[in-house]
Amino acid sequence: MSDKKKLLLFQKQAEIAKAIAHPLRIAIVSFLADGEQCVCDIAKHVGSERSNVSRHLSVMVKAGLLDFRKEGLKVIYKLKCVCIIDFFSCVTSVLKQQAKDNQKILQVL
Amino acid sequence: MSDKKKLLLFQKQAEIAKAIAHPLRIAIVSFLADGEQCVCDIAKHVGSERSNVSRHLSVMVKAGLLDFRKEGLKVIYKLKCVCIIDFFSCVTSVLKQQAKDNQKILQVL
DNA sequence: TTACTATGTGAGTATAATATCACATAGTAA
DNA sequence: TTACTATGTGATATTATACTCACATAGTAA
Repeated sequence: MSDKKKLLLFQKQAEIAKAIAHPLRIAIVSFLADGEQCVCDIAKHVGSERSNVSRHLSVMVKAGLLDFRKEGLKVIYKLKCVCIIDFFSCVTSVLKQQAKDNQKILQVL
Repeated sequence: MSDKKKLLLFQKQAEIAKAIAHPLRIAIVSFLADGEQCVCDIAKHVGSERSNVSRHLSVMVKAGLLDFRKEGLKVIYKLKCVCIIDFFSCVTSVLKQQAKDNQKILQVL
């Protein structure tokens, strides 16, 4: 791959990573992993203001992580690609590694 | 899991995601996937200032993504956990989905 | 010692991300 | 029509990130 193409790819990848990289957005994704939900219920579940949740949702839609459809007054959001959940297993292995390292340090003290 | 524990987990996960979520850092991780490298060579490869690269590296070390060791004057960085590369396959499937969607739109025009 | 190289970091600036409030829109129901 | 509900968005303030420059440190080599 050419350097220019690589640069473009890295930028796209970073955009997607950024779209997940927020505690509230991770909470939302993890909630939506169990099935589609409306903004109202998402806001209740993650315990944040609706307007704020709405903004975070639009960030993820823009990044291609979520999809939505309107149903009467409600707007129902869902994961566009279940593969996003793979992301968690990746991150979890990093966290497990960190936990192991901390244990090692504790044993030395 | 309790809500408090979940919140803490989401924060930790977000920290790790943030540490990857930058074009330059993705370029670095992708370079280190081929093997460990010193700051100087990383900077050359990604085409950015050494001081800037040094900062990005320390961000990733802090997040537990990278490890380093000193060898004379040089500081050699490497991926702490190869599982980070799994992250790319996750992100790539989102990008592929986006590409498919764009194709659909083009066909309609 | 001196000169050089690789690296990290403080200071300053510029830019981007986040949360909140108030309001606008649009569908629902009486 | 009016009243209500779910949602999105502009404006704003706050905070976090990113980049550059200059300098400090520490190892190397003559």
